[in-house]
Amino acid sequence: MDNATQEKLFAAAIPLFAEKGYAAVSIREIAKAADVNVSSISYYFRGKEGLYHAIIESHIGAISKAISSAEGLPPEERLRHYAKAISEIHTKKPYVIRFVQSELVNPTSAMDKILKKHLFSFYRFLNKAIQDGIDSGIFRDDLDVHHAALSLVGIMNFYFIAKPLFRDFLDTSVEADAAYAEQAVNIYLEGIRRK
Amino acid sequence: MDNATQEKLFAAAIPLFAEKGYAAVSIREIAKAADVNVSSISYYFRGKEGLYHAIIESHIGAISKAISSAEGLPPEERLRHYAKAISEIHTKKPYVIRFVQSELVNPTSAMDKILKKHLFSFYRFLNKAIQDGIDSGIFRDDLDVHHAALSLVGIMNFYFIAKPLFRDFLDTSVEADAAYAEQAVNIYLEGIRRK
DNA sequence: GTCTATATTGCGATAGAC
DNA sequence: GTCTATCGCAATATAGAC
Repeated sequence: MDNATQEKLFAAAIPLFAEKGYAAVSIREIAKAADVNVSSISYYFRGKEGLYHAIIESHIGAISKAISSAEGLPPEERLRHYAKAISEIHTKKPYVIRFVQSELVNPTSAMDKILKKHLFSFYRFLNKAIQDGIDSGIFRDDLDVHHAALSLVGIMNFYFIAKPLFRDFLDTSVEADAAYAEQAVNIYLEGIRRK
Repeated sequence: MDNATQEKLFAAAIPLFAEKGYAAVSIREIAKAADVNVSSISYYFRGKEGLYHAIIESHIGAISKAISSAEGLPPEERLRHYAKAISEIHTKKPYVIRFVQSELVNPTSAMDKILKKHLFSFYRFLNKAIQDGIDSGIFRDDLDVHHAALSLVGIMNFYFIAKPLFRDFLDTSVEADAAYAEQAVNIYLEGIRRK
């Protein structure tokens, strides 16, 4: 992306789409926030959907990159690495969780075209880590692996979705986020550990 | 609600709003699905927003009712009761999680007007149960209570959001849902238990 | 209570001037 | 590459006939 107008559009659209959802944002609104002409959205991104897809793509790619570096670690470390990566992603790309959750709850064309394959890949990553942990005797062997994988995703991410609503009750610093992730993964690992 | 047209509108709008989100659904679409005239939405619900608010109200009320019956139980039972209630709610009102999550991620006026007070009340319920458990020595005393409360919500609910996407890998029966809730609450309680 | 017809507004997209 | 102007359409809402 080597054009100033294009970058302004991209940057301005992120919080709008993330906070209101695809359908609730108009291209006029985006153009105004970016302080550029409306028609430049079509010019640079071939329309509203193209702009949205470009944003989704860049955000989900960041997660994929972060997780891939955990391959090869022992099972528990792999899950701890996942937890740490998630927490870091949330500070680096604070809107990523809203895009993913928004597409999970109210899917648009971006789910099938862009997100699905990434999410399946994350799911396989977690399934494998948990299964490896069971096979090597460190996790309980009566676990439903699929369920356990979704439990980890849930425990790691909900805090970051709910944070804005509970901001009066929570410390919203970066350190607090890291502390959340640390406690959450500890609860989870203690809960699935073979005794 | 004592009118057939009104009930048809209400019933038809639930899956539409739940699956696509408030902004992405048009009143024409709802009227068509309900097989009634468009203008009856204004007649019975004073417009699209009124219909949406009526639906949100009925769904969140169901959760409040289910949780309230846990008051007075010992801490761990209170949390198990919460988990069981959540899982039962998901089978009885399969769209409730989508409404709540949709409002958390992309809030509309319903968040401030209807949902917020309920969600704060659930949050207080969980905080108190966890704090009581710490005070009575059954949960670890180094827990961050606020974080632990959000962890429980996350681990209990994400499965029900993700289920449609992962339907090829999961057993989607009612029994499987109950089994999920059981395993999830066990992981969580084992993870926060004082050793 | 239900319908048609319509008022009004805002949407996404683009042609064409500069 | 940026702008204005406008097209065509779909949105919500409602007045008024039945």
